[in-house]
Amino acid sequence: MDKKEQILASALKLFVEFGFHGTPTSKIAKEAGVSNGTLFHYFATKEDLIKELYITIKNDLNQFLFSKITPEDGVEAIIKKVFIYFIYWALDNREKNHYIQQVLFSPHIFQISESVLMEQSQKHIQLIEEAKATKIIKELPTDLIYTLANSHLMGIYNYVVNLPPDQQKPIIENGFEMLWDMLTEQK
Amino acid sequence: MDKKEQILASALKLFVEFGFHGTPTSKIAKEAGVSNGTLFHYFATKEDLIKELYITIKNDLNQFLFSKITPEDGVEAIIKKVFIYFIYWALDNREKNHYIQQVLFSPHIFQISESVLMEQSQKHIQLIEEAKATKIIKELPTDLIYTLANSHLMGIYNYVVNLPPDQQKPIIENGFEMLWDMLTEQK
DNA sequence: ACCTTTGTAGAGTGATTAGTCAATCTAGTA
DNA sequence: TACTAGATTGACTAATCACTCTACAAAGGT
Repeated sequence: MDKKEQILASALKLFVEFGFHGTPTSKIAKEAGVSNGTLFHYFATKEDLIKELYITIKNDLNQFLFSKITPEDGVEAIIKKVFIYFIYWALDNREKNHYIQQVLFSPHIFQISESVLMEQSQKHIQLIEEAKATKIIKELPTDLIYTLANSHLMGIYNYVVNLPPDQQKPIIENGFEMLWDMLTEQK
Repeated sequence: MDKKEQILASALKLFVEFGFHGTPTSKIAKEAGVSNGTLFHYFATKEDLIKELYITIKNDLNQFLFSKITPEDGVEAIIKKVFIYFIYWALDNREKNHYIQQVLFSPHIFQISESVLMEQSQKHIQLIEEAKATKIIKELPTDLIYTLANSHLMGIYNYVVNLPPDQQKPIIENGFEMLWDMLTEQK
């Protein structure tokens, strides 16, 4: 792992444990095994480090999610995969998931440009529009569906994260069904 | 408003806008119109201020929610009221709601004693158990229901917060129905 | 009137921090 | 070999911050 990645990895660990305030750049550099100067060679400011870490993680996540899709998958299968694999990713990358939420409810989120944030949700939004177009899911505002799906996802995650691994799968599967039932028409 | 309340109000405003790190105690004192010393007369440490602000807001919220219940309300009516009025409270107290979330995803949450946190969710948990006992809602783990309801609530809030006020009501009402359908048995 | 407690002020302090800078190292290229 | 550009170091600095301390004022009890 090169120095830049090392710095990002150390920053992630420390930010999640001690918060942005609680982690001086000097500790990040130390943990990463590099000098103070090197940190500022790669990241002009601490704020830049926070931002870049966020964007890196989000991109990794999206790449992972969409790598699970195969061409023959229908819209429903894709949505289900995105849902399920997000939770497995979050369980395997708890710090990263926590960090994303941490940034989301901090003033740092406003430092990240609107266009970057949009870019990351674009594919998910597209999926929803597609599902709406093919009449699979209800005619609700796309943003509402997106928000509800996200919230539900986090709800399931928050519950299963405290469960022993062998009990997680049925809850996750059932969790998706609950969301799906909510979003599809019921007679 | 006495000085202590003034300090809490100023802290809320500044913490939400600039984060915990971004707001020095000196700025809080200035904004509140008191001296540095006065702030530390009421709150031994900055951390104490952060904690007490959290607990105060949570208690206010709970008091508000349960003040809306009348004795003749059944379990379903109570749950609906708690749901609906939470959203209205959050819309009327955006900073307070944002602050709660901010603390939740920060290391400061670990500084708040387990018993205080439990006490605040106790009534909500009781409500769910009651609803389960009377067979109104599905037989799922109480914690799971609690988490899902919370998530759904925040999802609806996140959507309506960007809507003009006259369009909020139908979404909120419908939002509750979606959750209720999800938690009650479907044939 | 006297004393005690509590509230308030604001200058002061020691520690910490983000970011700088000049110097050295490394690797690629000609 | 000589040159260059980027990488790396770590001591240094200017600023900031949480918190202290001393002094004084207000309130209230006896």
